[in-house]
Amino acid sequence: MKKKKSFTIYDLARKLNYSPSTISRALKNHHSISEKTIEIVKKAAEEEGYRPNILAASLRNNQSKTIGVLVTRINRPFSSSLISGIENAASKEGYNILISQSNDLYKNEVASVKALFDSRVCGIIATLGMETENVKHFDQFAKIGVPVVFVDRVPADFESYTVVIDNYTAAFNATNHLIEQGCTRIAHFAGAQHLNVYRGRKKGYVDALIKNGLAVDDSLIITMKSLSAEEGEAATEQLMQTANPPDGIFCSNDTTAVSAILTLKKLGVKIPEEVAVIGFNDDPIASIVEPALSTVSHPAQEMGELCTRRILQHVLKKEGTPKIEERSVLDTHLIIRASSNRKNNP
Amino acid sequence: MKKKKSFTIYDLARKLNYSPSTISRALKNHHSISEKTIEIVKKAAEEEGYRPNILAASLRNNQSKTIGVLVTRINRPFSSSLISGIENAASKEGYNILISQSNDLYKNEVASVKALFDSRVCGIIATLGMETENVKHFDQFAKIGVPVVFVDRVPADFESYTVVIDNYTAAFNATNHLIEQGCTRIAHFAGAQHLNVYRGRKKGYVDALIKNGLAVDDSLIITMKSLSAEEGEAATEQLMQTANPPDGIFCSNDTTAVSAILTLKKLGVKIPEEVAVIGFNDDPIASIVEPALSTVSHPAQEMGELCTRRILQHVLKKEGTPKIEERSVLDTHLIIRASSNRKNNP
DNA sequence: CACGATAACGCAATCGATTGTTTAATTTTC
DNA sequence: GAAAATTAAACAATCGATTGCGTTATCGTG
Repeated sequence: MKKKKSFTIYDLARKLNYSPSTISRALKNHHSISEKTIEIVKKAAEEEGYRPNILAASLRNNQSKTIGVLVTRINRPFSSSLISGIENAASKEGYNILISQSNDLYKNEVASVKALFDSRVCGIIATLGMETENVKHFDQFAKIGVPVVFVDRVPADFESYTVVIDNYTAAFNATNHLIEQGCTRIAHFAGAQHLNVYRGRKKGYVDALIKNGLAVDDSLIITMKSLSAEEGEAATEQLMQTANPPDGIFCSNDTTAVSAILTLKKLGVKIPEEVAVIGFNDDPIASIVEPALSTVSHPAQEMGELCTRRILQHVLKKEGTPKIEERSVLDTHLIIRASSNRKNNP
Repeated sequence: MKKKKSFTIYDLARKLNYSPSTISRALKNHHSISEKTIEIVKKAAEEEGYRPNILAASLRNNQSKTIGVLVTRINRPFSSSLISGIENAASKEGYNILISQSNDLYKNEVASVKALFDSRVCGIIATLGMETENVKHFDQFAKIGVPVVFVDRVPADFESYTVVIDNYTAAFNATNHLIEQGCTRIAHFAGAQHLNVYRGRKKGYVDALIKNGLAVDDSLIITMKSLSAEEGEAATEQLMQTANPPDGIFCSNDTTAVSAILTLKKLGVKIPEEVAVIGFNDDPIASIVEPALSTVSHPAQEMGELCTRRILQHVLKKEGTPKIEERSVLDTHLIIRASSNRKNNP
C-alpha cells in the first residue's frame, strides 16, 4: 500500500518521449522550450496528476519555500493573530510556514531555532522569550544569508529586520490619557526590563509623568516576571493596601489589567472613579470585562503580514519592488473604554 | 556570502578517511559500526558543527519528519490551543509542524491540503471548515499511506483517525443543567448541521428536552452560519422580541453566548434569573464576562497532543506501544458559573 | 551553398543522506 | 594452520528536480 510511487518528471518524460530536463523546464515556462511543448507537457502533467516533489527541488536549490516562525506561546491572542497574518501572506505566495514555540524558555528557544535552521527555512520570524538575553543562536542564519525578522520582542544588538510598534509613544499616550482623566498617582505594572517592549512602555510612562510635572514614585512601579493574572492580582492587592494607594494603573498587558480590574472590584474600589485602569494589546477579554478595559491596540495580524513580506522581498529580491525600510514601526492607537473614562467621553 | 556551503557527511568522510556511508551509519548508531568509530565520528561531527540535511534524508526516505496541520482559523482560542498541544508533543519527538488555515473557505481548504501533501508531510491533522461537505481532497493521503487525523470537526464517511469530544453528552448535560435550574423554555443557538459537532450539540439539546418532558419548539432553535458575535446578537434580540421569549439559552459556542449575555443586559434582562445562558468551549472571555459564563470545557491542548501521538504511533509503528483506539472521544465537563446558576451553588 | 545564428532539447552532474550488497579484515573453530 | 564465521567498512545506486553545457535541427543571409 505504501508502494505507490509518486509520479515524477521521469515518468512524464518517458511517457512523452522527452528528457526530464525538458519536462522540468516546460513546467516552469522556461524560454528555451517551445510553446507547443510546454502545452503538451502541462496537459500530460495535469492528466497524470503530477505533483512536484518539493523536497527534491529544495535539496537541489538548497532552500525551501518555507518560512520558520518562532513564538513564545502559540495560544496567546497576540501570537495566534501574528501567525495568522504570517500564514495568510505566505500561503498567498505559495510559501509554507513551520511553527515552533518556546514557551518562554530559553532552552526551548535555542532548540527550536536549531530545528528551524535544520529544516532549511528560507527565512525566520521570531519573537523573543522572556528569558532571552542574548541572541547568538540566531547567528547561524546570518552566516548563510537567511533573513531574520524579529517582531515585537526584538533584540537590541542583532543585524536583522525588525517589525515593532512604538511602545514608548503608546505608553506615553496611555499614561497621558490617565493624567488627562485626572489621575495624579499612577502605578505601572512593568515587564522584564531586558525586553525592549517593556522597557519602552516603562519609559513612556515615566516620561509622561515627568512631562506633566508628576512625581515618579518607584513604589508604584511593579516589575513582574511574566505579567500573569496571578501577578496582577497580587500587585493590585499590595498597592491598594498601602497608605497612599494609586488612582490609576497603566499595565503592560491586558492580562494583568483585567486581573487588576477584577481585584479592584473585589476590594470594592470604583473603576474608573477611584482607580482608572489601562492595559496593552487589546486582547478579546479587554472589551468583555466590566468595566470594559481601555487599552492600546496591537496590530498583530498586520505585523505578521509585514514580516512575511519582508522575508519574501529579501528572498525574491525583485527589482522595482518598493523598498520597505529595514525596521518597521507600526502605529498603535489608544482605545478608550470605560475603565479609564471618567469624563464620559464617547 | 551565500556561498558558505554546509558541512556534509562527505566532508566528514574526507576528513576522517571514512566513507560517507560509514559516517551516516555511525551517526545513527548502526550496529555494524564499531563503538570506537562511532565515537570518533560523533566527536568530529560535533566539532565541525555538522548538521544533517533534513531535505536530503527526507527525499531519500520519501517522507519528512513534519506533521501538517490544517485549522480553520489560527487566531481562535480553540485552534491556537490545539496547535500548541500538537507542537509540544511533536517537538518533543523531533518532529516539525507545518501550519495552514482555511479561514473556513472550502477553496482554501483544498489548496492547503494540496500544499501540505506536496510538502510530503508524514501525517496530517485537520479540522474541517464550515463550508466543507465532502472530504475527497484528503484521499490522496490515504492512497500513499499517510495517516490523517481529523479533530473536533470530523467527517462521517472517511477512513481515518479521529479525535473528538462527546458533543452529544456535553450538550445533553448542559441543557439538563439549565432545566435543573428551572428553565422550561430553552432556546438553542445551533451551528451548521452538516458538521458533526453542531449536529451532536443540537441532538443532545433536543434529547434533554424530551427526556425532561419539555416541548421542542423549532422557533427556539436558531441555526447560524458562522456562530459569530453579530449572529448571536441578532438572534438574541429576535428571540426576546417574541411574545413568548425563552428563559434559557444553550449556545453552540462561547462567542454567541457572550454576545447573548451582552445583548440581554442591554435589553435589561436579568441573567440568570430571567434568562440563563450557557456556552461551549470555555474560551478566555467566558470567565471574564459578567455574569461569568457557564460553559463546556473543551480540552483543546490535550486533543492536540493526542493527535500528534496518533500520527507518531502510526508512523513509528512501534511494537509494544499501548494501542490507542482509532477513534478517541475525550471527556468534557460542565463549568457552572453565574450565567446559569440560579440556586447559588458553589 | 556554406556558414553562423538561433531555437529546442538532451546529457550528465549535482544536491546530501540512505542502504542493499560487496569486499576486506579479523576472529573463531576444529 | 586453513576454512568458516563474524565484524567493519566501502561501493554504488537511489530519491526527484535542477541546470550548465553540449548537441541537433532549422533558418536566414551573403
